[in-house]
Amino acid sequence: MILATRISSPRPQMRKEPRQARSRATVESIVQAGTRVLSDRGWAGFNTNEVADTAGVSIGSLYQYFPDKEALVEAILQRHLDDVLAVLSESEAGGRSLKQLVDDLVTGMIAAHGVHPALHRVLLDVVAPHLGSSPAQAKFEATYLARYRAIVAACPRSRGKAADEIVAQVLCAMIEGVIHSAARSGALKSDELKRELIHAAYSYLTGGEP
Amino acid sequence: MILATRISSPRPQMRKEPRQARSRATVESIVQAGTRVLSDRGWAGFNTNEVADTAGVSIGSLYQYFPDKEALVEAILQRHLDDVLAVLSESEAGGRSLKQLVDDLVTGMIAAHGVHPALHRVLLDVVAPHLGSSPAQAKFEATYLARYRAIVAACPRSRGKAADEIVAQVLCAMIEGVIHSAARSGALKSDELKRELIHAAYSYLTGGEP
Amino acid sequence: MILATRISSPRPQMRKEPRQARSRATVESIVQAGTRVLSDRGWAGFNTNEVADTAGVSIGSLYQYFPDKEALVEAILQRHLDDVLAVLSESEAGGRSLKQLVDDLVTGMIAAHGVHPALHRVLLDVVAPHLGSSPAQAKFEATYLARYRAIVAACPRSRGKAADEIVAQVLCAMIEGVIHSAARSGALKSDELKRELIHAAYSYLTGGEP
Amino acid sequence: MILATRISSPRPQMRKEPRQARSRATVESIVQAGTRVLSDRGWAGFNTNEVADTAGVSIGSLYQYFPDKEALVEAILQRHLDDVLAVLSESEAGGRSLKQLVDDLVTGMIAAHGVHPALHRVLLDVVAPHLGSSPAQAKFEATYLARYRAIVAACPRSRGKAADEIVAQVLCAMIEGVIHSAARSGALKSDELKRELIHAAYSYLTGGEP
DNA sequence: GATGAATGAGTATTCATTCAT
DNA sequence: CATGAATGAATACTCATTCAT
Repeated sequence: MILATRISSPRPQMRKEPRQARSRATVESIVQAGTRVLSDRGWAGFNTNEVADTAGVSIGSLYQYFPDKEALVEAILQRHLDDVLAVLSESEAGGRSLKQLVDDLVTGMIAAHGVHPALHRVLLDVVAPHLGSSPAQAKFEATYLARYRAIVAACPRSRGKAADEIVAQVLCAMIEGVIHSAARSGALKSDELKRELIHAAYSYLTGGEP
Repeated sequence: MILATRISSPRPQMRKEPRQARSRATVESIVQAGTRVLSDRGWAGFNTNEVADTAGVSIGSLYQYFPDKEALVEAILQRHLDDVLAVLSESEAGGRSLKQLVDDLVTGMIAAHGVHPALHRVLLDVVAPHLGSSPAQAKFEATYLARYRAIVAACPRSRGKAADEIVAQVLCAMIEGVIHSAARSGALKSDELKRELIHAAYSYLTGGEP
Repeated sequence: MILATRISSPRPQMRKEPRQARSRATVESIVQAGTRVLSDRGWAGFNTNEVADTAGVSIGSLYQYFPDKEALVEAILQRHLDDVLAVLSESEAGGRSLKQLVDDLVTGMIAAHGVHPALHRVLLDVVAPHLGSSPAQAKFEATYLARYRAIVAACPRSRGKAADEIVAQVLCAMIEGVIHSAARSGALKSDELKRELIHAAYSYLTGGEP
Repeated sequence: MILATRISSPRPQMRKEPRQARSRATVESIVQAGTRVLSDRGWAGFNTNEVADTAGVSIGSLYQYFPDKEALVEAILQRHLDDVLAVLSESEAGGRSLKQLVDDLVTGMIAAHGVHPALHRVLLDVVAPHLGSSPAQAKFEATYLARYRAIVAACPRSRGKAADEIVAQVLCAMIEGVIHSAARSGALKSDELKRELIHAAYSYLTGGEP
């Protein structure tokens, strides 16, 4: 199992850029099949032969475009992170009040995790720790945190720069924690949960020194 | 891979109860070796031959006491959950004020996760989802949530029963989220983080309706 | 050992149908090698690695076509039963007199057991009892017994339906018993034996009430 | 698996003769447990640890008396053959007419196979072929065939010596075949079967030249 | 003698990856 | 380029047998 060892040396993400329409369609179907298999069967049931079968493509074709299993997983991760960012950015047009910002953020995050909850958990909990942080993840984290920082910055409570950074991380972690937990228990769409989460985040940002 | 399918039928945790001192030592060394391997190499690198080697024991001895790989993992999980509960309970003697309760809880949770951070993440993120909730986990979760419920109950804000349950879950999820995130980034021992987490939890519990 | 427990649920006989000429040759060589190993080394010496080696094929190739050891054994059994039926049917064009029918049957049965005596014994004595009666066996037994029933029906001695059934079974068992015994002692090709067996069968069918 | 290869060199059947009462009891319980396991679980489920467990004896004790698995199996076989001979000899006091002799023989054979039908089949079909013909088997076969020869000799039909030998073997094989088949289908106690078998044997012995 | 803990060679099976067609 | 047959290192698990206590 290659993923057992962290590989830090830069590998080509793709063996060969798909130039023609047919090639692009093949790659597309492979990534989608991989997404489906990973989501349905979990990491333990994810193997390249199964993915090729599901994609209706020969195993040889899969390896034509992805040098190894890891590259495939990375592509799946990349694609998913892009999807999540896209969903997230849709909630960014919101108002200016802190209350509004928090509401929009939580709404966006919940929507983002609704894309593919099972996949998200597998990718983030199981796959990501094995992958040396890829550019995909770096960009994702950056965009992600920027949003949090913007909110913290919009928060009137006086704090130093360093403190702000920590607050952003705590805010991020607590929102993610609650949403992941809700995803696990299937309560992701509960309005009550959303209200509580917004309340928790807002309280944290505005709560006076205890 | 056995873990790929949820097995709900109760299997015997151990094939044979170790009676003599020597065999108890063997089982002990197997569980410890398993813990070490799982923690160091992750789930993908966890295999019974490696564990037996690490324990300095033959593969046959491992299977004399554990009917299969899954049973070994369960024993490791069991043992870890017991450790965490033990650490957690040490922080329970605390005061009566809500502030004190929250402080003790966060202190205990941070300490609990300091036991074996890497192991904890593998067990909870990767292993647990595959295991049909074992008695070990059930007891653990119960004890866990009881603590949270006690705090929510001690909180003056008026809420219905159902609401209390949700608040307990959100509180639990946010604390876990922050601590796991900190464990990942190695910031688990930061005092600043602890302060922020306590602040967040306390604010959530006492924050007025926005 | 999978064969220790009767498995009644229908499994796919083959994991993948061999399409190309090359793969058909591979499957063929695997089945033949399996036949050879089972015949030469007996059930205890029959293992998939040995079969793959003998076939000059990698172990992976074996499992590409047969989901497990049991399926391979079933294929070998199937093939052998087909061979036996084929040999048996060659003796069916015989005359109309009872004497002729019995002669043809015994001739056919001896020829059938000459195909692969050692294999036949292993398959019937050791393997078959473990396999939940497969379609292959069902068809085989049916064809087998039909032949016996036809003979009993052609026998003038008056008997009820139920009695006929028992006579067919006794006739079948006694012929099989003698032939198996002869196979064990290597006397299968003795003309004297054949004469005696025919005599025994004919006497049984025509003997008056004692 | 030792039984996979025929061992022709004479081994000591027992490592150590049990002298004291306790030792004899231990050996007795081991052989009985082995008989039970072989009969219930079949050859595939027969292993020395299981036998020792069933006997309520440590695996070490088993190997104190039996040098290896094969010796144990041989002892079980020996014991069973003795039992069968004992049952068989009870039917030997019969009358003088051929009809009476045949009746007694069939009665005795059916009774003998009723001792432990499942065990008998496993021992004779699976185990015996692996064992180089032991003294136990030799004596058994001799006694067995003697009975058949006596009957053939009592039969008035004129035949040469060599012919008589073949008749005895065919008679033996056909009776065994029918009884084994009946044991398989659970019809061993059917009176109708017994009558047919006697009829078949008698017809064979008295049938005129066809 | 008796015990049962320990051993390890052996066996079934999977799956990432290659390469001839 | 696409195919899918073939590979084999890796891994879970069994069971006959030994030997220290």
